[in-house]
Amino acid sequence: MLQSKLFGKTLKEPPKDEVSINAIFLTRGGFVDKLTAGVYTYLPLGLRVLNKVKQIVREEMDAISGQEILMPAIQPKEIWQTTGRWTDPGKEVMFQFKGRSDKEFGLGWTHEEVVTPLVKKFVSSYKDLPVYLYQIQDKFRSEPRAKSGLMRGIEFSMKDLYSFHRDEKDLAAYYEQALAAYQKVFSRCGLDALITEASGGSFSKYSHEFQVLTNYGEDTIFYCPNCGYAQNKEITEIKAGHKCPKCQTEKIKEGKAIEVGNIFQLKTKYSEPFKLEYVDENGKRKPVIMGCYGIGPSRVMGAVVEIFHDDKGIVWPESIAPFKVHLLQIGQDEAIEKKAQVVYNELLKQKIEVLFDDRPDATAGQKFADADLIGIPNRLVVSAKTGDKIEFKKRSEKESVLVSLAELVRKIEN
RNA sequence: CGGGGUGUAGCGUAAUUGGUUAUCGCGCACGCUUCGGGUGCGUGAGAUUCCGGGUUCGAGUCCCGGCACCCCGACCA
Repeated sequence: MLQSKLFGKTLKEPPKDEVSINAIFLTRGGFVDKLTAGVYTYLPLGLRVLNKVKQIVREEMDAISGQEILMPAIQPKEIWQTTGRWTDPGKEVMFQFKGRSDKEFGLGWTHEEVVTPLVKKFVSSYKDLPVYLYQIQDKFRSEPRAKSGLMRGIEFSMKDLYSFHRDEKDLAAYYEQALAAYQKVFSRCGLDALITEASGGSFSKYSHEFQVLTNYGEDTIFYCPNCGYAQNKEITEIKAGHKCPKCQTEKIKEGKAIEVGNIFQLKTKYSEPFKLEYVDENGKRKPVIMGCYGIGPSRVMGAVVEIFHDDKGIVWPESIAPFKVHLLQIGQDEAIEKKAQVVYNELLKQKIEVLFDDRPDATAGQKFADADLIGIPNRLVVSAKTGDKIEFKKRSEKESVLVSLAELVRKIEN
């Protein structure tokens, strides 16, 4: 991609009033644009990041036999009345409105009311179970206070997976698989997520949150720095300073954290109101046992920025960076231009994602500052100074090295 | 929903007790300059001062009402 053609521009100054790191850097870097509080446009750069997070999620959900579907955001009132959630908490969290003929609708803020009747249409026997369905879709929640950039929106990206089982044992086994898959998702995104025991809220008593320690977190958790055992403050019985009840070695610490994922054992909470049942080997009707599993890709993106940045800008982990390589051409004479073009073409040939700063009017200082701000993990410079070679520097490091084109391709591939 | 803060050009801002044609920087356009850390100089375009009402000879500035954004709290499957 040629930077001269890239839609969006970097900003020298942070947007007024904005305090959260992710809002400041994502806006300044030209990743997102705020339309109104809690509602963002993803510009080309930002969409690439978001899509990479989604793709990692997708791969890990597929790996635990998830099948991707896409459910509607617009949902009729009736399905929500079945569970009573049209009024509680629907009146509070749901955007509700009327269509033609006064038919009432709401925007989806979770999808149990859609997925449960859906599964009922196709599942009738124990032979049809288990089923694992997921989607990646924007959720809408009328939050009392949208804030902190991507951290809490009223429209935000979410992956929700729903599992359907014949008994609790099968659910418990899958729950463990999902837990492991979630850890993989977050570690692939560069995040160290603590599996945190939490209240199930209105869902159930059995839930785990995936919490990433950061000062900008909204939750407070107590955790063990040694074994990673953690509990949300809302339910905790453990206290800071006490020995970890699990490993008995370290003292429990208190910290701010952001919730990037949450998994629940729903059991029959939704299968019962919708009468989702199956017939077992003995011809007996039984309720289907359910679980649900959520990850917020947009919140993951925000959390990554909160954690991976310095005073100059973002430092993306390779796995979700908008591009793998940022190639800067410093100087405008023909020889340099030619050389940069050769490097660019070679990278494209090697199928390495590259953003080429070919802007003729930008000075060296501007290009370096923008590269730091945007935070692509590998920076290449071609200039009069680099001679036959190319300067290579990681965003996360200070030192640069001069390498040949061939060495370079190897270095980036590793 | 309670508390606090802020609304002036695409972005960031200045404007005395209410007083001329609303300031400066960034960005943008043009010219020169410069070319390894937001280079320097010049010229130019760009504004319903959040919206509505009021006071006044005169309102960005004062008063009333509303809206939006940010922060704290409440809330948060």
